[in-house]
Amino acid sequence: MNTFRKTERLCGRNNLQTLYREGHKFVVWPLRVTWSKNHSDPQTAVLVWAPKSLFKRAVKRNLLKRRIREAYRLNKQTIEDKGWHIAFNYMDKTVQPYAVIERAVQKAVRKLTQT
RNA sequence: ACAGCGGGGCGGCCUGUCGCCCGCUUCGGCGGGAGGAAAGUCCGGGCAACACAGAGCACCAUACCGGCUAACGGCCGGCAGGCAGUAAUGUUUGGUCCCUGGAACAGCGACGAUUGGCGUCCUUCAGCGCAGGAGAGGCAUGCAAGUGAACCGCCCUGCGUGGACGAUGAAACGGCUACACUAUGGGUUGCAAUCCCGAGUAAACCGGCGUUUGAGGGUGGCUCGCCCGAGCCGGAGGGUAGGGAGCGUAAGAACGGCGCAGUAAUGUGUCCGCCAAGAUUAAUGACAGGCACGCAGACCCUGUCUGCGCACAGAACCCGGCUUAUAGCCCCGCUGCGUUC
RNA sequence: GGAGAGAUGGGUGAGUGGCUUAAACCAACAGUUUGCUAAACUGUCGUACUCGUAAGGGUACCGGGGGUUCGAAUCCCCCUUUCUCCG
Repeated sequence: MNTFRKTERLCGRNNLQTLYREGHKFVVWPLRVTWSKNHSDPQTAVLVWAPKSLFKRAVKRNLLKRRIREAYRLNKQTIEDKGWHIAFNYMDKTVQPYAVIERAVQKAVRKLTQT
């Protein structure tokens, strides 16, 4: 099913510090993807954010996070049960439409599957 | 009609597919899910902790008159002055005292000042100052004749110093303001408050002070008072980064009608209706289609088609205000100088 | 979420109602010095508009916009923006 529940979200201070200190990263415009493998929990967990320094208004940050989450929800089947930790963060200064973001997420998922 | 002034309101709707958060569940499902500003955090409260917060001083805020409110620096009504506008109306100021303080650049001045400085004109006797000119004297130099850039006084000319007018300057229909005074209000910190559960480490080490002759803390800007009180402070180091309550209310400083009181803000009722998001890397969305609305264009012109647009913005303990952002539209009242019919 | 602090020439940074000569330091530029350079010393040094042939002068600007005042970098209000603190 194309769901996106609480267990699929990456949270906790230690998890985030570990991911950003030791994880690998690459860029698929307009997203930067940080990832790490070999975790005990088979559920893949995802973090999504847009920086406040690029978007002052909370409405725009929320909109981008919703679009990225939606794109991930519809394209996650191949990596759902691998137990990875993935972080998507938005990098562009302008708000891109959903189609652009979905293409970026699809590309990122393909790239993660190949590595 | 048009233009303007004031007040109030709305802030899209429907369908399909795939999803998110919360509650209930007979596990099939069912119900609920952003705003007028949720924003800024500028005021005022509730609530919580410190003693269910006490006294004095200091400090801060407010300041025409009256009313409303849980409270306010908010709101309503009224008074007087200034400014803008034809007008509707908007905007701004408003306690007391100074005989007892100050009043910038120099002096004066509410014990009532008007000067100096600036501009123009008049006068120019004497003195003084500045600038320029002229030669002879002093003086310098040289044995002397002579020479003289500079120095001293004399002489001449011009300007200023004097007078009048004007403008400037906050300036006589009586300027401005600190401190002070008077009245009223304010204890401090804020839900990361505060309380509980769980996990883990170091009840160890070094130095200082102290145990009823009281260290230290509650306690904040100070003093007092009150309470707690056997540990406290510094150094060097170690551990944690989770969860729950507060926090989503079965009731309220609720909200919407209607009636009544009041010019109004607002208050009130054996009346009627209505019952509400609760996340914590943080839900309320994505895509597609249709309708409505606005603008522009075209045409077979009282309607259809095409294109574009549809704002500002996202709850985080909860209320009452203020301020700021806001596409497009609706309703009510008022005004019109030299708008139009 | 809550509580605070700041923004002044190219940089750092004083000034807290009275022509600020917009102090002072650094950087920059010119000169002196040196065979050359550094150091040292002396001087100049923001932007815009405007008057003047020129030397030089005037006005405005202290993040932006309003207000109070005779007068605002300074006091009050709003906006923009940067930073700090909390369990």
